[in-house]
Order: sequence, then structure tokens, then C-alpha cells
Amino acid sequence: MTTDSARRAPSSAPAGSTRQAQKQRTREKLMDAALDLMEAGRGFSSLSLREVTREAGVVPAAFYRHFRDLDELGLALVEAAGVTLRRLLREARRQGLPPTQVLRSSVLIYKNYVKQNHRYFRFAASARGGGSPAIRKAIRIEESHFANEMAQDMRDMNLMPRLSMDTLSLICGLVVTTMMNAATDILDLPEGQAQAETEMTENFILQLRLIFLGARSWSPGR
Amino acid sequence: MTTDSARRAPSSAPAGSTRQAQKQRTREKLMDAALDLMEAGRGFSSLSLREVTREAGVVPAAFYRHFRDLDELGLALVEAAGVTLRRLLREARRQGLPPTQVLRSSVLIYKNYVKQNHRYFRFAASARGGGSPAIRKAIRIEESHFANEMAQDMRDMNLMPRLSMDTLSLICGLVVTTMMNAATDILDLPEGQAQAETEMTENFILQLRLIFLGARSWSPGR
DNA sequence: GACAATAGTGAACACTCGTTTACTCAAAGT
DNA sequence: ACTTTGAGTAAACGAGTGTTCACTATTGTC
Repeated sequence: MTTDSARRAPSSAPAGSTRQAQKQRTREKLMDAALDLMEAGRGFSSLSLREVTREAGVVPAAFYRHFRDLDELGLALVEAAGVTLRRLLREARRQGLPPTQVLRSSVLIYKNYVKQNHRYFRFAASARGGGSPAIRKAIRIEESHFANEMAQDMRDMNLMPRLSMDTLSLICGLVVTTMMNAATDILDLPEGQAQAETEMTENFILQLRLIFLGARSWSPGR
Repeated sequence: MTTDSARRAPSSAPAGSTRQAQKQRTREKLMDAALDLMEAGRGFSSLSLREVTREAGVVPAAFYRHFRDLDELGLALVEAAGVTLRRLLREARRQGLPPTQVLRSSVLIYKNYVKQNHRYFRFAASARGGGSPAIRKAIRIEESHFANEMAQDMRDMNLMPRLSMDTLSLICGLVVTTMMNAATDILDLPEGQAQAETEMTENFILQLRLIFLGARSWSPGR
């Protein structure tokens, strides 16, 4: 009887919102739920549809309004993770390289970035090898896009101008692999073990240095 | 009534065998069953206990005579995969390095080895990121053991004598990561696409060359 | 040759699973 | 103001899940 309009909405719309906006919100709730469930260390392929909907606070049947099956949700997560990854590259591009200790500071930035967006990295790490073939392929494609973009950036910044674009892509491919591998190391770091952390970080830096050292003495004509 | 003794064994013992030998055989049947189920591209973490026992031709309850749960079976598989991996190293050690084109021929040998033992590599690739924390950790340990062994071999063969053991381990760690990554590429190769295969192989060779080029110009004192 | 140990069986349990169906009821379209 | 649309609900289904228990029958031991 009051003018309170929120009372009249027991189920779906929680507040002012267009229809498709609300749908989008539920879609994101489902994706978030999947990411949340993986935070305990479980792999994406061990999640169940009902679990995800339960975590999202939605009835199982509602799932089908958004995805055909878990695989399709996984593909959506791959895309979201890809966007997250590109954002890293874009930020690095915008602020330019720090004058000294380029490698070390890049690694530190990356480490923080992985920790901040650990949900996406955890998903990627778990589905990269363990997911369905479709998801694996999507991740692989996303990675190579990222590597190519990175190579293009290096060309634009006139780093290693002697090297062909193909060679730059090769190098970046190796860098990306190393980065993804380091990401899983970062995520599995035991809490509060400062020593293990710096050790891992130092190792990561040295690996990248090794790669770029190789790049520097790479003969351009193969 | 006949002297045929095989007739009298409808369930357990199929032929002449000691008790623990038969148990060992069933244990291997379970592990093989898990590997078989993964050949379709499924990840280890999506297998169910009943599926595995069904594939092994054994009743579900029998599983518990061998493993506490699937995780424990996974750990046994990690160990078996580790043995397989070491065998590669041992063979390479025994026959020594081919005089020319060391890298290229090593890669070809490795490629064949991965294809021959694809079941273990598929398992490792799927459980490396997607498995339970315990399994992931076990794989990580196995990999670093392998890298250290490889580094020790390089020292023994007097390759890169300028470099410290720590540096060699670092290099080999990167090599192992690259190898594992290449293994999943090899396994996902579409059948009969010769061009994609040589392309992937060439890329793999170049990545390793890049690493060793970096190693050659690595300054020993850090 | 009787006895204990145990690898594998078969049935049952209490769940969880993915999917389908008919439904409600607020938003969007007219 | 009405009708249409469709996101989310509630309930049910059949199938598959992990685990338990009492059991059978063969191997190894005294």
C-alpha cells in the first residue's frame, strides 16, 4: 500500500534497470560464480552447472537463458580473460618504459597485475591444458594474439629494430609462455613466505633476461 | 572336472601369478583406464571413479583396495610420467649427441617421444594446471627434478663449462617449460596436416635456439 | 590340510547431476 | 490500456555419483 516500489519486486528486477541490463547482470553473476568456485584451487573442468547456479544465487534452469552449457560459459571467460590481458599491455604502452631496470620493474608490475586479477589467471591456467578442446584452442588463440600485439609494440617502440616481425613474434611467443608459467607460480605461492616469493621473482627475471639476451645476439637473416 | 585350472577362476586370478603380482596388475589396469579415458581430450579432473573402474573392468568398490581416491591415482600417474620423462633423458645420455644439427635432431627425437608416450604427456598437460593442488605440486616438483638432471648432464658433457650449476638449472628450467608447452602443441596437432606440423616444429627449434643463444652470451658473474 | 588374510564382488545408500516442462510476473511494444 | 515477450522459478525425471557393507573364493601360512 505504501509507495515503496522495491517491495513489489520479490524475484527478478532488484532496482531500476532495463531488461537487457538485468540479463547482462545475471550473466556476469554466473561468470563470477564460476571464477569464485575456482578460487579454492579447483579446475574449471571440475565445476558443475548446478554448483555455478547455486553460487550465483539462481535456479539451475536459468542458466540456459545465458549459455548452452558450461563450455560456452568457459569461452566467455576466455574472452574476458583476454580483455584483462590486453589491458595490461595497454597500460604498459601508455606509461612507457621506465628508464632503468626495465625488466625488473616490468616483472614487478606483472606480478601485481596477476595477483590483482588472479581469478582470470587461475582460470586460464586451469583451462589451458585441462579444459575441453574448444576452450583450449580459444586460449591458445588468445595467447598468440597477445604475443603478436606485444611484438607490434616492440616494433613501434623501435626496440630491436634489426629483427623482422616474424622473429619478434617468435620471441614474444616465448615470453608469453614464460609469463603464463610464472603466473601459475605466482598464484601457487604460499601465503606470507616472503623468501619463496623473491626467489621465484628473481628466477622469473633471469629467465626473461636470458631470452632477451638471446634476442640481442640473434642474427637477423636467421 | 578337467584339469583345466583356468576354468576355476571366474573372477580374480586369470592365470599363474603370485598374489601381489595380480594386485599390481589390477592397479596398472586402473591407471591405464584413466589414461585411456583422457585420450579423447578430456582432462583428468573430469574423470569419475566409477568411469575409471568401468573402463578397467572392475567393480567400483575394488578401487579402494588400491587408492584412497582419484587424487591418489593421479599422484601415481605423476610418478609414472616422471619415470617416462627420465627415460628420455637417459636414452639421450646413452647415445650421446649427434655431431651436427644437435638442436634439430633433439627436437625431432623429442617429438617422436611425445607421440609415442602421448598418454602420459596428455595427462601431465591436463593436470599441470587443472588438477588438485597436490597433483599440481607433484608435477611441478617432477619438472624441476627433470630440469636439474638435465643441467647436471650438461655439466657432465662439458657443455657451457663457463656457467655455474645454478645458471644451468635456470636455463634448463626454461627449456623444460618450453618443452612441456611444445608437447601440448604436438598433441593437439590436427591429423595429417603436415604443414602445420613442420611449422610448429620449426617454431619450437627456433625458440630453443633463442634460449641457447642467450646462454652463450650469458656473463658468468651474473 | 585347516586357517587366516585379502583382492574383487554385488547390492544398497543417500546424493548430485543435467535437462525438460509448465509457470509467473515485470518490462517492452503496441 | 492491452498484449506480447522472456528472464527467472519450482518441480520433477532418470541417470550417474562416491562410499559402505557383507560376501565369496583364492592365495599364502602354520
